[in-house]
Amino acid sequence: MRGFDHEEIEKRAQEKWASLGLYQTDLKNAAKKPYYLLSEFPYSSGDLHIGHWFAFAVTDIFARTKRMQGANVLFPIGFDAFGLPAENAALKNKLDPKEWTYKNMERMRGQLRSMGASFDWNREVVTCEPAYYKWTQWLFLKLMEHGLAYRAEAPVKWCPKDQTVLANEQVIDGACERCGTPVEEKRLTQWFLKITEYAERLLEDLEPLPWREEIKEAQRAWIGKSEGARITFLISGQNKKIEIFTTRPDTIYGATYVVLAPEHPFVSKINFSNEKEVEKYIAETRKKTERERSEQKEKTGVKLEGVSAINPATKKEIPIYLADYVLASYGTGAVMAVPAHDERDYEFAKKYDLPIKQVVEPLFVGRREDDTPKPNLPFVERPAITAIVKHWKDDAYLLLDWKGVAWTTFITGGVEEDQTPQDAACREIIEETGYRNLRLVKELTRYHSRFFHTPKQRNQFAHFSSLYFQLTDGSQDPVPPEEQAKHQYRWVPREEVEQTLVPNGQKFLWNSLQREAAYVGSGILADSAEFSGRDSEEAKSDIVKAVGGEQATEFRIRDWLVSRQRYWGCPIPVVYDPEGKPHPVPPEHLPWLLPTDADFRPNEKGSPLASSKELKERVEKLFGKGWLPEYDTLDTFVDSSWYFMRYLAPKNEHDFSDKRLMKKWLPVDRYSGGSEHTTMHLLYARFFYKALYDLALVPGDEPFLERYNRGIILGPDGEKMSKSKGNVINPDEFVKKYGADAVRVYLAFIGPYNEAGNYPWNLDGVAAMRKFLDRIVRLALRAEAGPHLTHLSSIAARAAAKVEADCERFKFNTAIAALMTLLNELEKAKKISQKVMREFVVLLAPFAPHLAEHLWNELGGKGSVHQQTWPKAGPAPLKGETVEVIAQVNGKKRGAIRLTTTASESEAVAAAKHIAAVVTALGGRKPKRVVYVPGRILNLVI
RNA sequence: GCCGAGGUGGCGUAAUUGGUAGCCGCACAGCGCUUAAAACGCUGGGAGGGAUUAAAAUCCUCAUGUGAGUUCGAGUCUCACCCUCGGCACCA
Repeated sequence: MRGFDHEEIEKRAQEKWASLGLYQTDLKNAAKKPYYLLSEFPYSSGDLHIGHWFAFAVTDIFARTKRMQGANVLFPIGFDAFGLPAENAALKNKLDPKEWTYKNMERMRGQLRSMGASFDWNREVVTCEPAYYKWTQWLFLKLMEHGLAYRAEAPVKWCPKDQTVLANEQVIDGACERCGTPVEEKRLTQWFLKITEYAERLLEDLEPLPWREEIKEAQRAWIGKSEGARITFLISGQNKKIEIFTTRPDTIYGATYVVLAPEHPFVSKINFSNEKEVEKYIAETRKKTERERSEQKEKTGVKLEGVSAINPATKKEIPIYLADYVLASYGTGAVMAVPAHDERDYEFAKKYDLPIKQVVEPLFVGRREDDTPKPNLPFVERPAITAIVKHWKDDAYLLLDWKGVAWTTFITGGVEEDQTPQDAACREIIEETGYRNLRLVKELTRYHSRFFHTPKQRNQFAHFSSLYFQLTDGSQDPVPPEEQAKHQYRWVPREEVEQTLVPNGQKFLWNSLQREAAYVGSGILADSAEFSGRDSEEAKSDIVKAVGGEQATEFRIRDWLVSRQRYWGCPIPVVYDPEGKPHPVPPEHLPWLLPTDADFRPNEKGSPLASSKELKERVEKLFGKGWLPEYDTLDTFVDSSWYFMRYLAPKNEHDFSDKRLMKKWLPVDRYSGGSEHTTMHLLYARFFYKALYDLALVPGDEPFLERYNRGIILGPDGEKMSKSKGNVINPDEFVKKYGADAVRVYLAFIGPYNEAGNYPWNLDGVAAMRKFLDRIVRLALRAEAGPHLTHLSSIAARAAAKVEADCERFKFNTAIAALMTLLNELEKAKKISQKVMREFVVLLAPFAPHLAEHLWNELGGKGSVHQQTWPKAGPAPLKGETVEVIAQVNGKKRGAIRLTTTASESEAVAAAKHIAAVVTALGGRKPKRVVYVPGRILNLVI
């Protein structure tokens, strides 16, 4: 049977919607609840690809269901239209970037319309239009007015291929996010937005947002808060000081040198003797790209000779180094190095042979059932030893198997008052194993342990000295019987020791003997003057006070660099007086137009705008001789940081949005977009909104209530689509062959839309959905006028409830599965009424809007199907209706019984006893216990 | 390395949030319609096994990355481990 003519149906449906003005949202409507559904607007790249369909056609389903459920839905569309690709494409095709962009948008509008999405085109915003960027500039000036936009000289990331600076967020693994070229570092004077001032709030306000954990976590990581202290180290004999930042002030007694970043300005302020060598090192590091610096395996550095710093805790003089493992841009650009407790410092100290002083000793707390300390008992403290004993000739070690408990350890024991740890260890070894010819090889790290001592029935807090012995021969005394009764010794080869040992403290000790490393955990302080013996975490703040430091919080996030040395962007509305001082362009001159006479080809000399005669003349004419324009344009992420506000009043000439409408419509109820924007656009937009909130320009301080990161459509081969792989899916082909509705339904069916999964495109998928739609058409042809079967109507109502709930949580795949199930049911019916069919078509409308409109007409429906209200939720199972209850014996299914929802337990048991399999399983025994969940399950336990 | 999200048939997925594992599709197989094919329709299927049988129906065991545990009952909860994807990473 032939299917429907989708092209004809699509055309007619879209004309109908336009003539009815269905999708012109009246934002002032007071009767309906406003609902703002936003999908990240597309970049004007040219062709609409399958990802665009995924982004817009699927969210349109939600817009349509919401509307049918009575909401006043704003579902806008626009274009992110400034940006580098326009310039690159224009260069390639010898066009103007503007021409290229506007041609693309025209094409994309047509393609977007073909989706049958319910966009309100009257609210379209285009970021490259002067009417829009006037307000981008106005907002920038507002930020500037309040010190949130500032100009500063700073080391910045420069992409040599794109010939522009980049924001930190646009550098991925040391390379340009756009073209993959390794970035270089330059010192330039550029415009920044003070996002760091909002770091704390961006972090805190994340907490209550109902976003998926992975999105929040990515933002938290990007903001990168760490709490610590700033501590001042004096320079010996020079009356100067250097401030360091550390998160581990508790380890300060172990700080054995100080490291400055090579770019640290302090280097030029102190005197040292090896200037040549130091300059050479600084020059070398400056030459390296960020990627080279992070990829180099070995640490490098140089000592400043003839100068030293004073550790404020120990008062000892310690050397000062320059090393590029310390970053100039984080903290104070200087650190106190604690090699014993920091991996990087450890590596550096090993290479340059610097002292390593341990000041934190690990503490282990019993965690098993039998050794977890009892909360109400006091701890009995005592010194103890752990002895590792090596065989006289094999690579094997003495372990004790304790009798009666699953407990295997090294030799351990207490230390009596008159004993040294070594004496105690020797005594224990001889007593427990009889071996007597011992040679102490070395002392190992001390450690501590809190545990419940089961034989003694008390909490114990043991302080272990650790000693490493080797036997010189195998001579042995007899082991006394009382020791033999406690444990049995045995020799264990090196490779089996770790898995054989039970106590965590001893495992740690063994591992640190195998491979020396920094201990970065917390524990008990040692060798730390009056702080020795205290818990390292708990002593932190006291130590900071004692050394005259102060608590400090640092963030990883940097201020947002917004200058771009490119043409096709929003001009920065700033001019410079003859002294070079920046001044805002007064609002009456906005929009500050992008000149059309600039040579937009990138060049080494600077920004393309510098080549515009018109811009220079404009500035001189308005401000006077000697005044100069700003030549840089704004990062396009500035344009997109506020577009969702402009949708509310896209044509307002007097304000960037509309105060009253913002109050009613913001925050955005649900924002759908790509996960690649989690730490860029999404973070920037949150910052922007908070800043505007502080300037009393917007009604709240979080712009997006819900956020959903959409997944990615992969090629049919399961790989990411790319031209070089030849696996790119062109949506237009599928639309032409199967119709827009089939493509929409397939994309919605491909996987759960509420998580950012990767979904391979199935080449048969759209055809399958077309078959589904064809079956609906055939069913509709069978529908008859006249009385309908209530039974079918109630099935449809139940499906409606399921579809509604699934759409609400962005699970369109299961919503469609429910529609398919419903279709299967309806097809089975001998007779089907037009009324039931119309109910079905209403449910179908959000998914296949064109076909649903067509069928609605055919079935005699009035107006548009899209004006219908969503069916009320299906009734709960009627009282007295029977449901299937699973009969289990010992948790295993043995059959099913039909029961009313109100059936009692004894009725259920009686019914179950009619099932042969239940009787067999019971085997004549009486159930010891009966678990009955009405309507669900009956479990007989024997 | 740290953090986060996951791991279910040949494939995409589902499971009322602790209650029949595999809904809905794809692909596949058999059958029907047809001169034939396409289209369409019907039927089937997690894996393994047993008995009866012409066949069907029926029955049992094992199955949600691996191993333990909690529970009357675990894909779902707890612990350990393995793997995949994503974020951060010389951030002191």
